[in-house]
Amino acid sequence: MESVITKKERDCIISLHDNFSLPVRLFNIAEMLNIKAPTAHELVNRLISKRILQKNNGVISLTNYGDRIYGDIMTAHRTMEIIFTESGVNSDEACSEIEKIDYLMDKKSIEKLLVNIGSPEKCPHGKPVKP
Amino acid sequence: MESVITKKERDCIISLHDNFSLPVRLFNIAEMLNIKAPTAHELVNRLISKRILQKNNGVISLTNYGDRIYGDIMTAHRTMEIIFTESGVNSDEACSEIEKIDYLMDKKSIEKLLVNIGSPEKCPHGKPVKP
DNA sequence: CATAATATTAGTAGTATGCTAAAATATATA
DNA sequence: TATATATTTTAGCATACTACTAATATTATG
Repeated sequence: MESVITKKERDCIISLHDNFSLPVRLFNIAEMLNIKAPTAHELVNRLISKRILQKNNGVISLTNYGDRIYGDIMTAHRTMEIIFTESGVNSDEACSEIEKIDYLMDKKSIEKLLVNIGSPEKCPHGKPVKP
Repeated sequence: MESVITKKERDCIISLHDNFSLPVRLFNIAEMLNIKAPTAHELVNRLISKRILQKNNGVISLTNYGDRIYGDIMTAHRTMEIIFTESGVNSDEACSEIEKIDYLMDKKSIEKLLVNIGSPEKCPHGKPVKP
């Protein structure tokens, strides 16, 4: 059941969740990720076959499983963001560096890091650590 | 001049440096990385074209540049290892999880993390943070 | 219905990873 | 030195991922 995803797949999951309240269609994803429609089509199909995304009448959304993956990535991201900024790394810098690794990090280890820094509710940007 | 490397390339760099005192040849690398000779050949050639490895009479070694990359990876690895274990993550577990990300981490951020934890000389395994 | 907007398919390409089989080179040993 | 063994390299093939253009199909909208 382990989900091995790529950086592009990660970006797709995050922007699908974050950048829209309205229904998201393929061309929106292509736009958000700055790729052409056929490339987005491939990417989305890969994520659908991994049961992370689903499509209904052209509207693409996260499955429950995908939503859990999103949460895990964000928790890892924000936990690391707190650790980085507390060490003096600029928060934007921290954010862009952590994007490279958040989707690869172990959930259990992140949980321990989070407890160790006092289980804060929010990251430096004011967003919830556990979305 | 930024070095973008892959996980396999990272593993090659690390095992080349660590697992041998004797001259390392292609078949040693294939053995260490558990891949066949032609695959190792490709990998090594890629790293040679990136000026990370060099070959003299069949003996493969890190260039000065490659050695710097090795050092950066190990510093990132051990810095994170300290942070993880101080949060209660088992050190072997920490090690295997950090292998997935150490080669992707930003040098400047790592430097700040390291200062923040008191610039220790050694990691939980007793190895120098700055090799 | 016709036009516009979206989605999909087909075809191509590059990088990274991996393999087997065969050929070429070295290195040892008899 | 000649043969045998070890090692390297080439060739050919395959898969996953990312990405494109051009063309076709589908779905909305006027």
